[in-house]
Formats: sequence, C-alpha cells, structure tokens
Amino acid sequence: MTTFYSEFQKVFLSVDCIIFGFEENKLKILIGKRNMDPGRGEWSLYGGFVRGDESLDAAANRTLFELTGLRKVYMRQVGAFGNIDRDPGERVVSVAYYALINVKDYPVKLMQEHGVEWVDIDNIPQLYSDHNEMVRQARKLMKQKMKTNPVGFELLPGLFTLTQLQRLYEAVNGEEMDKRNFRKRVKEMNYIEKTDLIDKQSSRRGASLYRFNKKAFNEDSNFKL
Amino acid sequence: MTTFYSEFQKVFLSVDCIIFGFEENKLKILIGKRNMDPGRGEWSLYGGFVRGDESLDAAANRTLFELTGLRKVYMRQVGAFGNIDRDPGERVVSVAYYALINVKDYPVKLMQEHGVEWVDIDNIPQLYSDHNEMVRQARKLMKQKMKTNPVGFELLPGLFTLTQLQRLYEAVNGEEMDKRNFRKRVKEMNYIEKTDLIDKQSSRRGASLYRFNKKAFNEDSNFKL
DNA sequence: CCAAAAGTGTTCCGTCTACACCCATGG
DNA sequence: CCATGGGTGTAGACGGAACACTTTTGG
Repeated sequence: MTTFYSEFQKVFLSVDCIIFGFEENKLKILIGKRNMDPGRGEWSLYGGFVRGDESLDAAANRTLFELTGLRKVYMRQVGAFGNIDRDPGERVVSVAYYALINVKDYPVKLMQEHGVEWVDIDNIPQLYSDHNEMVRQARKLMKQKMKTNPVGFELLPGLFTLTQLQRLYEAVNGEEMDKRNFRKRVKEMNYIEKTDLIDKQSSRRGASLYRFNKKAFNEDSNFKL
Repeated sequence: MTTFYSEFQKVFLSVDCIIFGFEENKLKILIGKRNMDPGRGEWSLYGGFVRGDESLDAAANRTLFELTGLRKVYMRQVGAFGNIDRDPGERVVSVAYYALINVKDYPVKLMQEHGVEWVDIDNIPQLYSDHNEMVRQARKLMKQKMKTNPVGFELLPGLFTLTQLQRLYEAVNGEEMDKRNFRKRVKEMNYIEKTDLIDKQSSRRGASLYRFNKKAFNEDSNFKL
C-alpha cells in the first residue's frame, strides 16, 4: 500500500438515500427506524457505508438495491454532509443521493423486511442526525430537475393517465394546475404518446393511457412542465 | 475512541476549490501546477485535505484562505467525487466547492507564491484527475445560481458600472445581451443603487458607478438577470 | 472634431393564464 | 338518471425581444 497522504486522517464514508415515490396523489419518501447504534430506534433515511472497491455512485446504487431489489433506478447526488458531530459515534461523512421509483415496483414484502415505510413529504418526522436537511435539499433539487427534465415518469407506472401525471406535478410543486393548460403543454411533447389503452380504475368513463417514449425524447428534447 | 463502525473502511477526504474570478470581460478560474505526488507538475485545482476537527465547509473555507488570504468568501458545494481510481495514489474522495472572488482582492504576491494563475473558463487545459469534471459542474451550478441570486456582485468591485455588470453576465451566460433590456431590468432592482461617483477609466464620457445594497435586497428580494 | 463608450423608450410578438361546458360510463 | 372524472378552445394580459439615435469628452 502506498502512503502518499499518510499524515492525514481518514474518515468513514456513507451514503444515504432519499427515495421518492408517488402514491395516493402524494409525494412520499421511504424512511425507517434505525436498527443500529448510535441512534437506534430513531426515524432515519436508509443508508450504508461505502466500500473500498466501489465509487460513491456504485455505493448508492448498491444500497438502494439492497433495500428495494431495484436496479437502474434514476439516482442523483444531493451532496456531501460533513459536520464534525453529525454522527454521534464517529466522524462519518455522508453523501446523500435521491432516487425516483415507482412504488408499485417495490415489493411490499421487502419493505416490511427492512422495516421502512412511505411517508408524505410534507409530514416527515424528526429524523436522525442531519437527515431532515438532506431531505430538504433533495426535494429542492428534485423539484428543480422535474421542471425541465422528463424524470417524473420514473415515479409513475409505464402507462399512466394525464390526470395522474398532473397530480404528480401538483404534488411536487405544491400547487394546483389548470387542467387545460397542463394538457395543452403535454400535447406539444410528442414523446408523451397516447396509447389506445384505457384505464378504467380511476373513472367510469375511463381515461386514455399514455407512455413516455425515451427514444423519441432524445431526438426532440425540450421539456417544460 | 468508540468503534461503532470498525468493520468498515475509512478513506481520505479532500476538498477542491473552483475559484471564479472576472477579469478583462472574461470569466476565469484559478489553477496551478501540482507540487506533490502523485500528479506532480500537472495542472490542477487548488485543494487540501479535510482535518479531523473541521466540517467540510470549514475545510473548504480554510483551503481558500490559505491560498488567497480571503475570508467570508461566497462558497457553495458542488458535490462529492468518489470514483475509485480518481486519485492514482490512494482512495481519496474529494468534495468540490466553488468560490466567487473579486480578482482585485487577491494579492498578486500570494498568487505567485502559490504558483496559481487565472485561466479563461473557456480555455481550461487538461487538469489532474477528475478536476475538469468538477469545473464543468461548478460552472453549471454557478451559472444557474447567478440567474436568480445576486451573487455576481461577489465577482465585481464594490463599485461597478452597468457595463461591467452586463459584461459579467455575458461572460457567464456565454452570449451577448441587449444593453437597453439589461438596464431596464437593473433599474427595477432598487437594491442596485446608483451612486454619484463616476468611473473615468473605461470611457471618455465616464460611467456612473453602482453598488449592491445587501440590506435593501433582503427586504425586496426578487432578482432575475 | 472624432472616436468610443454611456445612456435612453417603444413596439411587437409569443407565451402564459384564466376560464366553463359537454362526454362517457357504472352503479 | 346521476355522480364522477375525462376531455376540449379561446381571449386577454403580460413579459421578453428587437431595435437606433443622442450625449459626453479626451486626445
């Protein structure tokens, strides 16, 4: 082992995941009770330590996979959190990531095994350490990203109705939108494709199901909602 | 020392600074030749290791201070960079920060002592490790921030002309702007105050000097340039 | 007297916003 | 037959973009 920097201290490095989901017209995140010391029993984000043989991104993806069984999830870094005493036990610097998943892709069984649950983003309890701040920043970044990038679809099923899409944006932005204006904008994005399938769950009349065509988007990529 | 996490590996943690300046109507950053192994002699951002007794933000501020002698500089985190082999010597995770300084506040003497120089942002050479990527991300964040927050003033002297301000925004956005439209917008921001001082450097006629009134901004804070 | 930068308003166009009614269906 | 959510267009307001000429003064 080389020793270029041996005069300096090392620290523990972890990742913490802010996992967004959309259910019952609400934006939610996954949290659970911490089952390790320090902070055992407190509400907390799901996280894990970074291994010596993986990048930060890889650690975040692995951690998410361990929790949800999902791969290739949309994840983005929020930032590094490194106050000295953020962890009561040791010096631990944590890198937060947010993820967008479709709640239906997450097996309830795994959820129970890990003891995590969906909590309304506007109703987050006090969390362990600086996790509330991580959530705050993640939400801000995510909201920003959703304005100009078609990432909201990650939170929806592959087929969705326009009302679902609108409710999602309303939940994220925290304000209601005008139905006609919303649909006008969607109609101009040709990569949001109407299928000939009808969803009969949500209404008697039935609503057309749409899908997001990623390939089409790459050719004609301007997005604004 | 407690040992909650003793089963996990520790890593070295550093900070790297993308220091923006504005000079000759160009946006620039400070870089220097690395004077330590590995990578000795390569162009590089200025950085340093995080100490055991300081937060990440504190480490970034200290590093900037060591280089420039400046305190209370506007700094924001860009993010954590943690590819396994980003440092050829050891596993080092680095947290990048960008800073905005007024080039005139940076003593040339200190610049020479540390062997750093201002380089046009559009003409950055190949840098050590992943530093080019750090610069790219920092620039993007900074550009974004400048659109909606009055942080550009950090790059200008306390007194500045409207043409200077416009040139700054043109440099950051990479496109020319219309003088009348620009001034119209400035005029609506009452916290950008006209002084009765005249700058005679830049023109024969002379241009009014303006200042940014932070207090006034806090009361009437909407900004858009 | 002229080069060089400072300073100043108006018009046009496209975008965003507000707004109300009919449709289809299951129960 | 009615309650429920799905689906549709237009007009007016607003904000952003384009655009040209006069002023001042040092050399």
